Amino acid sequence: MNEGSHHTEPKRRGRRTGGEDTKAALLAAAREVFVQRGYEGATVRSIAARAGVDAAMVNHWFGGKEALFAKAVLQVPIDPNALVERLLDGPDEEIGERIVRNFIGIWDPIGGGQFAAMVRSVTSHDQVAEVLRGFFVQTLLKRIVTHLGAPDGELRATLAASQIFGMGMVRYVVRFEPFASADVDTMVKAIAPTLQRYLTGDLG
Amino acid sequence: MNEGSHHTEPKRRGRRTGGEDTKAALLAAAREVFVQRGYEGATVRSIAARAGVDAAMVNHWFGGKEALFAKAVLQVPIDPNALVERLLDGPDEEIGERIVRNFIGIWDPIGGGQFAAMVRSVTSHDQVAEVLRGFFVQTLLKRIVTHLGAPDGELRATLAASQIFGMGMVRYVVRFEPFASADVDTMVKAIAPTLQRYLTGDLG
DNA sequence: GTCTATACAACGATAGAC
DNA sequence: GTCTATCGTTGTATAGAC
Repeated sequence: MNEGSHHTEPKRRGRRTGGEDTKAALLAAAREVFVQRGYEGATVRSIAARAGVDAAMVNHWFGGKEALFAKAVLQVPIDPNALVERLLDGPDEEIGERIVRNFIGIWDPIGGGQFAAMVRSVTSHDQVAEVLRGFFVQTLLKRIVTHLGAPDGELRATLAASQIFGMGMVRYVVRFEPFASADVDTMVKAIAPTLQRYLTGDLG
Repeated sequence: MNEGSHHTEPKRRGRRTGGEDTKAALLAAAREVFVQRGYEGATVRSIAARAGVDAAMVNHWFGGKEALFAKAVLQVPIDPNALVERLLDGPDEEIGERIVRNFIGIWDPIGGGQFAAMVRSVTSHDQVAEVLRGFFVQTLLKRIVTHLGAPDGELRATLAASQIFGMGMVRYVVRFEPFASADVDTMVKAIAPTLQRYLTGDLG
């Protein structure tokens, strides 16, 4: 991979900085291998080999296998602000539907592996649960319930979180059928009313 | 531990069979260490040490670390038949409430660690997801929807599973507050209607 | 049959050479 | 900044003691 050793200048050989390249290559390779083979199935050596660098680079750039895992797996391609905007853009009575459509729209293309890897990291490291709480509850759901203005905002946000997490678990991790393969409209019809009630409805 | 060795015959000394004792001690120790330190944090040697036996006994009695993990962690103290009976014992309109009360009644005393360990094992080994599907959907939910007699039984069962899994995730794994500490009545008022609709209501 | 002792390949991590 | 050599530990297989 990183050979390129024929050169004209005797002072500099092969790739020059490599630093950011190595880091990015490791991240990409790690995401693939972790999702494909799981945490302990993905060895540092195999990740480094796929990235075309030495295994010691994992420690050098990320501090260890675990830190690389967190960096590679928790990085999902969503912009929180844009997502909140999309969720709030429309009538309040349809926010449940928008949540379901956006959730599936984001995770279905990525595939179940990365969601499972994320869940797995939550069960392994309490620290990851904190990060996830910050993002999921504070950044997303709390801004939504604040906008909706219903009382008991925290309870409503976490209730919605429970149905959203459960949706991901059954669809991407344990893959119960027909839930796992149901089309978006079926999911919306079934689950959107639940989220709608949790966020804006009467909780008894 | 497994002493009980006083006898009259001079030929045999110390513990005699030990077999079942060793097995049970390993199971108990494994449950503790796995829940406390996670899968790869729990070494075979540490489990064996806590059980007071040799590390090779894990292979001898269970065939390996993974098999011991499955036996120790997936073994929850519930009798499926009794549970189904309890869930079906009462008016159909209150089955959602009975599910919530039984779920919390079972898992709250056990603690979040074992639920997290179970979820974690699902994300690691596809084989575990199969076992879980067999128990959760086939043994429990399918018998319930069959009894209730609503159409689309499989979809209803997996929808209910999504809310039940989500409840466990938020309450025991990521521990979002106030959900994680909410009393049973609050949980029932919020979540039972969801399960009731999934199992017996109108899905649109 | 039940258990102990030992050996081995593979792992994550580290120190230090280029 | 990058890599090589190496260390301690892991899961497991094997041989043999009771």
